[in-house]
Amino acid sequence: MNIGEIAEATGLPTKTIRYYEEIGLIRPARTGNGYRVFKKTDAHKLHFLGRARALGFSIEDCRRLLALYEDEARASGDVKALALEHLAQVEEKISQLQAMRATLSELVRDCAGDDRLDCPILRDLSKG
Amino acid sequence: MNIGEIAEATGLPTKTIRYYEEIGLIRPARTGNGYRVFKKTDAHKLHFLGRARALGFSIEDCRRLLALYEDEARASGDVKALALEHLAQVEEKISQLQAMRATLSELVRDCAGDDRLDCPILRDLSKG
DNA sequence: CCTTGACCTTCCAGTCACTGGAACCTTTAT
DNA sequence: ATAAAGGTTCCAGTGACTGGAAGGTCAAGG
Repeated sequence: MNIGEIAEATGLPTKTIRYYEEIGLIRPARTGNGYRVFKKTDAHKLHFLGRARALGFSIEDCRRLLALYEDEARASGDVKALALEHLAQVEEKISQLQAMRATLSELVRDCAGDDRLDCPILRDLSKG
Repeated sequence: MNIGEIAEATGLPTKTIRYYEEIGLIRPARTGNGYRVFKKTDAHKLHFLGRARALGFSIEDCRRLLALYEDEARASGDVKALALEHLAQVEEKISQLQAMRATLSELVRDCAGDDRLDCPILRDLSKG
């Protein structure tokens, strides 16, 4: 499989796939003309990466997850610890965004949104 | 006020304040020795920026908000439009994160997290 | 055989909003 | 006189790509 086909198959942009090779997440073989060749294991890894990224894992987390995935002696506890830590970060982020949303909603609600000068949003942003 | 004092007063790191000057959000005066001098208007602007950033507005949004804030002929509708757009993005982000959280929670719940090899998290990540 | 177009390659620069660090200057206190 | 605590500039790095330029390769059509 060439890079275009694997991109199609995994839904990842070719740029991203090259990038993943550059940072050592995958190691596709090469043909005589220099083209990358993706085998089943590569396809599998890329799929894995796409899924992990979609769940918000960082690239470094993905690297660890991939290592665990390939580790014959892994313990599921290690994976779970990683996932739990990530989950905590996701929840933290959600809280922050919800706080923002709450404030923004209030401000938007209170703003007339017409052509008058007075604006509660600006008033709030500038208030000491 | 020197940069350190204003940093203290606004809660923004000096690095950030210098950066805001570099990208043209503020224009503090300078004394003979090259030190920046922050007047009340600068302090006010920095406060405004800190607050807007805390609400998740991008730097470019902040630039626009600041311009509106200083615009004698602004319409509150313009501010509201900006805030609404941002609010929509925040909500979109929240949804995405909540979806991640849901999946992650399930995976974590199903994973024994012991020293056994089998791991539902890895299984899920690798499944077609 | 030539061309066209769709592939593929590498490399460099840009994104966003800072952040860290080096090298150096100024002010203040001892 | 010196040392600490402030200030200055400039350069590089972050994360995870993304865009674009310049060029090599391959299959099909005329």
